[in-house]
Amino acid sequence: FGSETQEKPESQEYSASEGLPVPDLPISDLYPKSSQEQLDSDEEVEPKTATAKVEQAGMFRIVTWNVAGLYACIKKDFCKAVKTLDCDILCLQETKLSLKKPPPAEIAEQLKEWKYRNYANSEGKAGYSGTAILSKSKPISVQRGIGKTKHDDFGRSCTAEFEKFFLVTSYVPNSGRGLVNLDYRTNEWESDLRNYLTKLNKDKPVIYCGDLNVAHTAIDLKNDKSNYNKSAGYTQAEIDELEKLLELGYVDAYRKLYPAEEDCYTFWSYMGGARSKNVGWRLDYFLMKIKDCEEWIEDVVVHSKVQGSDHCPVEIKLNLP
Amino acid sequence: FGSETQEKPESQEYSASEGLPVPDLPISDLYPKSSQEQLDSDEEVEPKTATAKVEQAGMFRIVTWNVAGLYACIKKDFCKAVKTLDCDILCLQETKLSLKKPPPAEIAEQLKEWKYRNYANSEGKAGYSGTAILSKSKPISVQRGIGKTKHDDFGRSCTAEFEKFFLVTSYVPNSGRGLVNLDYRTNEWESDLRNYLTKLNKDKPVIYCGDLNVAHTAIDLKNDKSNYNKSAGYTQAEIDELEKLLELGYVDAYRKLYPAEEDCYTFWSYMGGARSKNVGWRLDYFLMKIKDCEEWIEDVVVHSKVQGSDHCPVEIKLNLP
DNA sequence: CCTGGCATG
DNA sequence: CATGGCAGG
Repeated sequence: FGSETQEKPESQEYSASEGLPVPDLPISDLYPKSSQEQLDSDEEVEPKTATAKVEQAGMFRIVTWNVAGLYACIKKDFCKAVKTLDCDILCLQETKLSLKKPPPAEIAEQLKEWKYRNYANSEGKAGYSGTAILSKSKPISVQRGIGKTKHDDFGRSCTAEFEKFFLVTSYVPNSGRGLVNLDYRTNEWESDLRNYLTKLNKDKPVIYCGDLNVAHTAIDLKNDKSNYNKSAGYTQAEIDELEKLLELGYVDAYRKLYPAEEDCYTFWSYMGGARSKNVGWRLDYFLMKIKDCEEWIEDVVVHSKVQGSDHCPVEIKLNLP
Repeated sequence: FGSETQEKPESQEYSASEGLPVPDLPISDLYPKSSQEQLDSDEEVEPKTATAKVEQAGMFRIVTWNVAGLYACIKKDFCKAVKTLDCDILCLQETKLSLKKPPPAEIAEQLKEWKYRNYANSEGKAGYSGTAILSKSKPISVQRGIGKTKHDDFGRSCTAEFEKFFLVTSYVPNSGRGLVNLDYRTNEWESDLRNYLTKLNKDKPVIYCGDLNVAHTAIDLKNDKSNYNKSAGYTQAEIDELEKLLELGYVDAYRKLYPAEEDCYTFWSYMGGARSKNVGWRLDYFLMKIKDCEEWIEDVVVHSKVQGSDHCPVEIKLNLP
């Protein structure tokens, strides 16, 4: 417990790697240098002697954060926030990275020093969307996307497999002004995503986190009445899709612990000084598909004071069995 | 002299207004509210009792300044610079104004307080090019463009007629990276512009100023050898076109006074800290087509310390006869 | 109101 | 290395 013992360096029985296509994008420090690099060339990341680590039993902390553009977030003390949060795994959404423009070298260096490696990231349209999983421990396998190019071409999702769970992070499609993307979002993305998660879940527990771009109930946003069925993120169609996940057994970790907590948001529009007035939305979740997951969940912390984005980081503290 | 006498309130004999199309864009405070407004509705600008002023004999100062985006320049103390320069007429290039986005009201107010009115401006493609003439005295007539839509659609030029001269200001087309626009610039724009000036000059003297986007000779830019025939603004074709103007009798006022002055530039690239090293170009001119113009020209001052743009303002001090 | 990318210089 | 505009949020 807390020591550096590494049991089962090459865990097999839980690995679902065969079920996952080999990532066609590299694992590199913070961002792939070229989309041609292969996973095999991962000496870059870990020396050849290194093998998949197994997360130790005990406290394990995962953070999800929509950074709304990593380049900008870096200028707004991203590193300081990461240091403060000091989690085991950091899931980022809306990195908006583009292959042509790697993040500043000193940032990559800094993260490396803190033992973070970028084990999975996903980019598509330059400057749009993009997700990443930075982890201190090496996953067993990773995957970019959910297996459908229509979604994956925008880098909406990535997955890292650990010994005890799959970790999936997504930037769920925004339904857009005038709900122009609502149909795509609810009828294409959501079902494909559920199918993907279900496939993963055959092998082991799943933690699904990220910017799910929906407020579940009236207590999950300040202006529920004026936004209901009008604004992206609070239409019945979007709520229904979230509920389908809950019906599949996914548990909204925050609500599990704080079923009636109000005014606890993870996103505030940049417009109209919404954040200072706490006119926000709870859009960032940890959904747990884990048997007896309540035993795993130690706490969920909404770091609403952490600046740098229009979303704040959300942390889950796990008690790994 | 210096008093407020207004002779010839409605000067006729020198007016070439008939020769000029009625402007199809409004005269308004700083920028037209809509391209539908007509010149006739100019009560907005001057009370009905006001009439065309005649510039008084004596000192008269005109400034030309490529502001490289007025919105940005305003944030970088445009108003302070205008106050310091305190000229009679201010010719602006690359205002980059767009109809949809009027400049801050307080700026318009401030200029108004200092008696400046926007008597002519010209816009085309939103956020690109654009010229304006701000004047303390009311011109006899104004014109937007030079009468060819190909140029005028980009707001490259405007003209104000005063009693003793026409004032034309232009943002001459940049020949572009790889000189892709050199042909258009030299074979279309330049000849059309000369024809336009020649037409005006039948009626009265012409002062042509602005960002002419050419360095005339080797002493007009720091790196003459490396740029010659390679960079936009210092190709023989562009130089030739400027010389055609000089052959027509236009006098480069600055060079007339300072024929051998070196290191006196009006533009420095934002790249590579060029300005702090004074690696610049002289691209902004006053060209005078005025009989015995040396008697008019008191001085030309390059305000190289005035910030706010990659160009600095250039001032001509006239001794009006 | 804020992002990153774009064309333009 | 800047500009303004753009799509996207």
